[in-house]
Amino acid sequence: MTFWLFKSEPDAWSWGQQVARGNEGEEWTGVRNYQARNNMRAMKVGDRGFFYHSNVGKEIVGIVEVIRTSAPDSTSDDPRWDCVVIKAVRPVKQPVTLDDCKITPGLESMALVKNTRLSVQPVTEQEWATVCAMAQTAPD
DNA sequence: GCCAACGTTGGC
DNA sequence: GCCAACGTTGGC
Repeated sequence: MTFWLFKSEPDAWSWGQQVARGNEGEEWTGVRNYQARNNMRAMKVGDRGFFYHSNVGKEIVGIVEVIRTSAPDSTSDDPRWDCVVIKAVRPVKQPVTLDDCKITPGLESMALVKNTRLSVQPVTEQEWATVCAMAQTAPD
């Protein structure tokens, strides 16, 4: 299992909307960046990820699961772009903010901190465990 | 709303 | 294949 982090501006697509989609999940469309796309291509069904609110909140608010591997992005005519489908698993008990991550030992090399503009990021197992503990949420 | 960081595009 | 111009993201 590999861990990831998905960014979304809550004004465009929020955790609440993601939850409302239930087990159907939501196609993670709109990614137009190779690194982010390549990360999605590396995902397997069952992989877990954090759901992060950028701009507004700037915090990790929930845990999601990949339920379909990468396939053509229905919102693009360009065959270069594809995306996975994710569903909400559960909210975190205690949202973990960007500021929290910045000051927490062990998280200083998180992509969220170091590569702020990457919208779909890998998360290491250690980072996953650390953030889950901060979020008072089980890591599985 | 500003702007720094970064990615992409296209002319040469 | 370099690099200037441009566009976008996202923190502040």
